[in-house]
Amino acid sequence: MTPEQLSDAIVAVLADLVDEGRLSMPTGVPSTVRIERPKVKEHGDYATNIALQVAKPAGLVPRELAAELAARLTGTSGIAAAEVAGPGFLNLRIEAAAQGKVAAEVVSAGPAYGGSELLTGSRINLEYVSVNPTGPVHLAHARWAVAGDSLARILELVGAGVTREYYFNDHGAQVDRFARSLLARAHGREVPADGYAGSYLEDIVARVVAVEPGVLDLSDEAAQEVFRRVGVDLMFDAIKAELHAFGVNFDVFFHEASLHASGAVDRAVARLEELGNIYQAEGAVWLRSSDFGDDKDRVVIKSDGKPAYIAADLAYYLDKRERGFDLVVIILGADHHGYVGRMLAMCAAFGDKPHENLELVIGQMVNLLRDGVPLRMSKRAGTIVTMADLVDVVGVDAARYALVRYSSDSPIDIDLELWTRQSNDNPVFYVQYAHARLASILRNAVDLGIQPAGDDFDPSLLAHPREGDLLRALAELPRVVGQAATMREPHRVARYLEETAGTFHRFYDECRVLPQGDEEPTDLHRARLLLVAATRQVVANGLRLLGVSAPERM
RNA sequence: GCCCCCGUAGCUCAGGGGAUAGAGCGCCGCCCUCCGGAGGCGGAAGCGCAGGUUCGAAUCCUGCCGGGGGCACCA
Repeated sequence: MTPEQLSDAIVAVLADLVDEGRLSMPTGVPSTVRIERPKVKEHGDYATNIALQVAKPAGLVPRELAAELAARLTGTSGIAAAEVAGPGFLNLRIEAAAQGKVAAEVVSAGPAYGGSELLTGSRINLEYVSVNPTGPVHLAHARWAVAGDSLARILELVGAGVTREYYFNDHGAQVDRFARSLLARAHGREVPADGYAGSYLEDIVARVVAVEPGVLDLSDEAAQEVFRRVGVDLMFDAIKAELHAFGVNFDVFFHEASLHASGAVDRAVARLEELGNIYQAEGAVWLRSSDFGDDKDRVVIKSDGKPAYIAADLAYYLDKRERGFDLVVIILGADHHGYVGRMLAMCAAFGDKPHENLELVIGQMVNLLRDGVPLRMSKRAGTIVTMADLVDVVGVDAARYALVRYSSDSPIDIDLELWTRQSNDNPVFYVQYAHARLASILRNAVDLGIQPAGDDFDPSLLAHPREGDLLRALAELPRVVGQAATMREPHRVARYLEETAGTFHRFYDECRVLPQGDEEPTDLHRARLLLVAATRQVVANGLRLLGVSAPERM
C-alpha cells in the first residue's frame, strides 16, 4: 500500500459521501488527498487532514466527518485501522500484507521505480552552467552543473521531455578582453587592467601558438583575432571535457554569436515592436520592461547601434519557444539574480506567461573557507578554485553529492580542510555504504543458493516494525521525486536517500535476512531478501538521479 | 536607498500550515557467537526579535535586527 493508493481509497469514500448527499463539495471531489507520515508512531502509519480541510466549507464538524471516514475506511483495501485524533486528523494503520506488497512492486518496476507521469507531455528546455569561454569551470559553476544535471534526470523520470542546454557567450566585449589578455601574455606584456590574469592563460597561449605557429609574427590586430578564435575554441573544448568528466552532458550547445549572425536578434526586436513594446529614446532602442514588472525600461539597441546584452537574451528566449518548448528554465547564480526581473518582463512582453513559460532558478553561491577564512574567487584576479580542483581532491561522487545535497537557497561554505579529509563527514559515504551492504547481502544469498521471494510471496510475512518502516520509506520515493521535480529541488532526493539508508541500517540491525549456520531457508528469509533487493533498487535509483555511483563494494 | 536569498542543537544543514521540530558531525553512556561496526541504541542541547492571519505557524503576511548577494546604453 503506497500513499498514492491510500489517497485513491479516501477519494473514493469522499465521492461516495457526496453521491449520498452527506457531504457537499462545491469545488468537486479532489483527485488526490494529502497523505502525511506522522512523526509519532502512536499516530499510525499514515495520517490525513482531509476532514479538517473539507468539513468547514460543507458545514460539518471535522471530528464527525473524520469519524464517518474512519468507519468506512476501516477494514477495506488494506487499511487495518482508522481512528480520529485531535481536531479531526485521521490516523491510519496499514495491514502488513498490503504494506509488504511494496517490496514486490519496487523490484518489478526496477530502474523505473520512483517515476510517474506527473509531467508527461511537457517539453522543458533546461539551461544551466553556461560558463563564458574565458576561463575554467569554477566551484559555483560546478554546483549549477550538478543541480541542472540532477534536475534534468528527475524531470525525465516524471515524464517530462527535457533538453539540456548550454548558452555559449562567444560574442562581445568579454571574449575580446580574453583575446587581448592572451595576446599580452604571448608577448610577455602586462595583461590589461580589465583583462584576465589566471595562470591557465599561459597554457592556452602555448596551445594557440602550437596550432598557429605564425601568430606571434602577425600584427597585434590580426594576432588578437587568432587568439580570440582559437583561444575560445580551446577554452570551450576544455570546458566541455571537464563537464563530461563530471558526468554532466548537454543536448545543445547554443552559440550566442549565431543569434547575431542569423538575424534572430533583429527578428526578436521586430516582434516586440509589433507588439508595441519597443520605443526609441535618447538615440537608443528600449524595451518597455517596466510595463511588465521590471524596475525600469531596458536598452536593447545601444545608441551606437550595437545590441545590448539583453538583445541576445530576447532572441534566445524566442528561439527556445519557437523550438517548441512549453517551459524554459534557466538556473542562475545569485550574482545574476538582478536579471530575473528583466527576464520575466521580457517573457511577458512577448505575450507569454512568466513563471509558466519562463522560470528562473536562483542559486546561492559556493564559498570556500581556508583556515576558516572565506576565499574570494575571481577569474580576473586569477584566484580560482575550479571544479577540477575539487574533483581531484574528493572525487566525482563526493563532489557531486556535496554540491547537490543543499537547497539552492542556501549558500554552501566548503571548508577545504574538511573536504580534503576523506572521512564519513561526507554523507555520500553513508548512502553508498548502505548500497554496498545491500549488494553484499544479495551476493551472499547467491552463494547460499537462496532466491528472493517472487511476486506471489506472502507479504504479510514482513510484519516486523522495522520492516514496516523500511517498506514505507521505499514507498516514499515517487513522492520525493515528484516534489523534487515540481519544486526544482534535487537536494530532496539526497536527503531522502540519507533517511532511507538510516532506516535500512536499523532494519539490518534487528532483522536477520539470511539463514545462519545450518538453518534452512524459510519464506521469511526469502521475503526479507526481496525487501533487501527492493531497498537496493531504491538507493540505486536515487543515486542515479544525482549522478552518483552506487558501488557494489567499497 | 531599492531588490533577492538566508537566520532552526556547540558546528553544518533538513523540515513546501498539522500533532511531542529532525539528521550528520562533536560531546556523554552503551551494543560485536552469526548477513560489511564505514553500523545500531540511549542522553544533554534549538526555530533571531515583535506583531498579524489561522482551529493550528519554523513554514504565510508586516516591521525590526543580523549575515550574504545584486542594483549599467558591461557582458
